[in-house]
This record gives sequence, C-alpha cells and structure tokens, in this order.
Amino acid sequence: MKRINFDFQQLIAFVAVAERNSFKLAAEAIDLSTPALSRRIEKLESTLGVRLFNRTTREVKLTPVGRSFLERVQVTLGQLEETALNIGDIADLYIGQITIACIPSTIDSLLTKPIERLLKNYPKIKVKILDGSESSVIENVRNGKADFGLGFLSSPIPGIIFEKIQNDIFVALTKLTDPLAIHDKLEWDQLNGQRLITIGQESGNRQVLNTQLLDKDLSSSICIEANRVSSLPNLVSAGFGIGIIPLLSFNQKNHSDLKTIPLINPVLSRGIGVITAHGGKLSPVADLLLGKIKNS
DNA sequence: GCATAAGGCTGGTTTTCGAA
DNA sequence: TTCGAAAACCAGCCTTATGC
Repeated sequence: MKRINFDFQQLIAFVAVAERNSFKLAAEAIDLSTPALSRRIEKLESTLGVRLFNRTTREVKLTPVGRSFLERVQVTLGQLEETALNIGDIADLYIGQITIACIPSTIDSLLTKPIERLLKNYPKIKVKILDGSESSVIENVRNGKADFGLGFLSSPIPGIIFEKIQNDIFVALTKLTDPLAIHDKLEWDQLNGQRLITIGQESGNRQVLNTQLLDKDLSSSICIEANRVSSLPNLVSAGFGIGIIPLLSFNQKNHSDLKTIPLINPVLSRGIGVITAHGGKLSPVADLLLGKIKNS
C-alpha cells in the first residue's frame, strides 16, 4: 500500500487557503508568512501528486480535485479534534479522582457496591467521600468541592438539582425486649406515652419528621434529641426509649439487640437521591460512578 | 554515553513578476 | 500603480551519523 507522507500543519494550511481563496488572508489566519504558506501548499501538492489550487497573481481557486480533497480533510480534521478532546476524558477515567458528598446512611445503601465495581475496572481512580449532614452535602456540591452529592432535600433549593433514586421510610427503633417489639408495624398513635428519641431540630430529617410529630401531638413525648442519626441506636440500646429514624440510617449488623418497626398511617418517607449543581458538568469518572449508582 | 559536524526542514525577509 | 503569489536567500532548530 502506498504511504502518503504529509503532516497536520499542511492540512491546516490547505483548509485555511481553501476557505479564504487567498494566500495572504490564510497566512494571517494561521500566523504564517505568505511564502512559508505557499511552500507548505506546494509540498502538500507535491506529496499528493495533484494540483489542489489553480492560482494566478490575481486569483486562487480550488481545482475539482482540491474541492473533493477539502471535503474529506474537513471531516478528518473534525474527527481528529473530537478525538483529541475525548482522549483527555479517557485518560481521566484511568487516573482521575472523584469526590462525593453524602449523608452517612447512603454509604452502605448506595455507595459501597458501585464504588467496588468502579475500582475493579479502574483501580487507579481515587475516591474521596465527604460525609456529613444534609446541609453540608448541599454546600459541598454548591461550592464545587464535590462532584455530586447523595442525600435528600427537605425542601427545594435554588441552583440545586435533586434526582430521587429511592424512598427511605421512617421506622420505630426498639429493643427486642421492649413490649412494642412484638409488632410488625406501628401506627404513629401507638407512640403516644412512649419516651421518644429523635434527631435534633437542625437536621433535615427532623424537618421531615416534624410534620407527623406535630400532627400526632408527639412533640412532648421526645425525651432525647441527638445531632447525629448514628447516635440514636446507641441511645435506644441503652434503654432510654424508642427511636424514630430513617430505615437506611440503621445498620442491623451493629445492633442485633434492636428491631426496626415500620411506622404506618401514614407511612412517612424521605426521597434519597443524587444532588448536583444546576449547570454543572460531571467529570467522566463522576458520570461513570453515577451511572453505576443509578443502575444498582 | 557524550560531543560535534553535516544535512534537512521550516519559517522569515526581500525581491521579482504578472494581472487588473 | 497596486496587489498578491512565487522565488531567492538567510537563519535557526532538529535529527542523524561519526568519532572519541
């Protein structure tokens, strides 16, 4: 097979002249002197063995062969440009870093398996997790410290996009020895008269919960409030009362002495999902992991 | 492995030439 | 006369070959 030996610069020069029908304008456009540009075209023509331009001292016009060549070169240059842009993204997939802001309860339920699958295929990717409250997740997404967030929104926030992945219901958390533990479901009214342990007022979870606590007149039954939802099982385990927590926040493996009982009439839930900044573009790594999370 | 020389390539300036 | 392409010449850089 015959090998044609020309370079990228010659093609750029050819397109510049063809698009302007002028060596002078083309030379200015690609920051070259007119003679240098002329020589470049001449060499390309010599390499191809065809005349690409019919030129006089007054006029430069593409030959039919030149016109055909231009069409193909423009397509090729477009593809090359696209390849050059994509190659950065591909490299990023192999050595990139991803930062996820999340509420702790999503780590076990949403993150571990997708991260495991991601690292299996791309072992050099570094994963950074910023776990914290709902507000810290939103703040980390908003200021760009995190590629995306996992959590819930107690109310819509301008500039923040929320895409729900699953529902997380609120449950009662009791000791196995508690009389209420014989139930498979509990109505909110059955919590009247119990000593309740819940999340503090500053938590987004509490804002969701407050609708029922106020409606069922349960606020006065609260004896302990904790800032962290992860503290509630320990308090219940210590015998201080009945906990009310989102189901995903509870890890049964760490508390075999406790039981979760779904609360009904009504079933109260929060939507757990992906939090992104409006107008933000995800990195290839973040996009890949997000796809695995949504499909898990 | 390093230094040096030769050759090739690229791009710049200046000049020439031809057409309008 | 003006404008623009082409030719001539020069300088700088890079690659390759050679000798130590």
